[in-house]
Amino acid sequence: MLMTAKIESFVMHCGEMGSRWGFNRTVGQMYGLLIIHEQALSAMQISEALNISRGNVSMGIKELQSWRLVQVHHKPKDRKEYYSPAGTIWEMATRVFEERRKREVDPTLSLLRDNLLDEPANEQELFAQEKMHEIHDLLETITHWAGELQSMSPDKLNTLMKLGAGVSKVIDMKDKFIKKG
Amino acid sequence: MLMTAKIESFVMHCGEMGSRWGFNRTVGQMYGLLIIHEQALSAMQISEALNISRGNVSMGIKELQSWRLVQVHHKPKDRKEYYSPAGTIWEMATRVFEERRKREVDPTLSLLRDNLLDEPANEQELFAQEKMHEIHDLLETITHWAGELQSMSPDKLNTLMKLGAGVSKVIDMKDKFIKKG
DNA sequence: CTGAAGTTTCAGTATTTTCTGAAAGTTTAA
DNA sequence: TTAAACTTTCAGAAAATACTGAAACTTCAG
Repeated sequence: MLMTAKIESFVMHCGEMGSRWGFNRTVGQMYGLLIIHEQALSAMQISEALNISRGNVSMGIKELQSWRLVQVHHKPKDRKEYYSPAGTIWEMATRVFEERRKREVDPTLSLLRDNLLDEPANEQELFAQEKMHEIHDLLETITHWAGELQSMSPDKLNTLMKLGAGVSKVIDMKDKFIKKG
Repeated sequence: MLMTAKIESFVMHCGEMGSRWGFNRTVGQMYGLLIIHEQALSAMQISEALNISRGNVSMGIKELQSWRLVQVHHKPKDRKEYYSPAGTIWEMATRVFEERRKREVDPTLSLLRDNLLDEPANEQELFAQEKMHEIHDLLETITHWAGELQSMSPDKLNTLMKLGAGVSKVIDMKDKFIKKG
C-alpha cells in the first residue's frame, strides 16, 4: 500500500482543489501524490494508488508536463519511467502562477488591447471602452506586482513578514525615498 | 439590441474566462455584460441579450450575489429588479480574490493544520508532513502578501510601478536600513 | 382578498468533461 | 529482426455540470 489514511486525505484534497488550480480532479490527485511521496513513482504505481486507468495516468502526466511540474527519472536495468515533482514547492507555485497567467490573463489583455485600438462608435461603446481600460490597467498592475513577488525568494518574504513589514510600509518608505532623492 | 459586435466579443470572452475565475460560462457572460453596460439591467434583458433562459439568469444572479459582485436596484413605478456590478473594478477584483481564498486556500490550510497536529507514524508520514509544512507556510506567506497588496489603492501601486520601483529593490533598501538602525 | 407581474426552484434534459481500455506506437535487449 | 516491456492515443462510455421551462412562490396594487 502506497498511502496511509492521512496521506490519502491530502491526496484526495488535492484532487478536489485541483480543478480550482487549473487542472482536473485526477491530475490534482496525481500531483498531490507525487509531492507527498519521497520516491519517484511509475505510471503503474500511480494508476494503482489512485485507482485510475493506465491511460488516464498517461494523459495526466502529459498535462502536468505541459505545466512543467514533473520530472522523469530512469532507474538502471529498468525500462519504466518514474515521475517526481519538479523543483521546490516555491518553484512549483511560481510555475502554476505563470502558466495560469499565460492561459487566463494574457488572452484577456490581448483582447482588451485589440478592442481599445478601435474608436468607439457611440456613447455605449465609449462607456464600454472606459471600463475595458480600467480592467486592462488593473490586470497589468496585478501581473506586474505578482511577478515582483515571484522573483523573490520565499525565505526573504518570510523574514520580512516576521519583521512585521507590510508591503504598504515598505512602499511608503520607498515613496519618501523617491521624493527625497 | 443591447450589444454591439465589440461589446459582444468582450462579453463572450468573459464567458470563456469565467470558469477560470471560479464561476461558469453563463455567469461569466452575465458579469461581463453588467460591467460593460452603463445602465442596470433587468433579468429579462439579460436573458434576451445572452439568449439564456429566465431561470438560468436567476441562478446566475444568485451566484454573483454569493460573491458579492452585484447590486440590486429598483425603479419607481416598476416592480422589476435591475442589476449592476457592485463597486469599482478594483473592489470587484478584491472580492473575487477574497472569495477564492475562502473557497480554495482556507480549506487547504485547515486540512494541512489538522494533519500537522498528529505525530507522524512512520518514515513515509514524516516526509509527507515536511512537505505539508512547506506548503502550509507558503500558502500563509502568499495570502499574507496578497492581502497587503489588496489593502493598497491601485493608484498608488500604479504610480510606484511607473516609477520603476521593484519590490525587491525596495526591500533590499529596507534591509540595509534595518541593519544600520 | 385577487390576480397580475414578477422571481425562484428544481426535475428532467442537454452539454461538456473526464475516464476507460483496447489498439497502435515506441524502445531496447538479444 | 524480433518480441517483450513499456507508453500513448483515442473512440466510445460514464460522470459531472449546466440549462431549460413549467410550476410554485412572492409581492403588491386595487
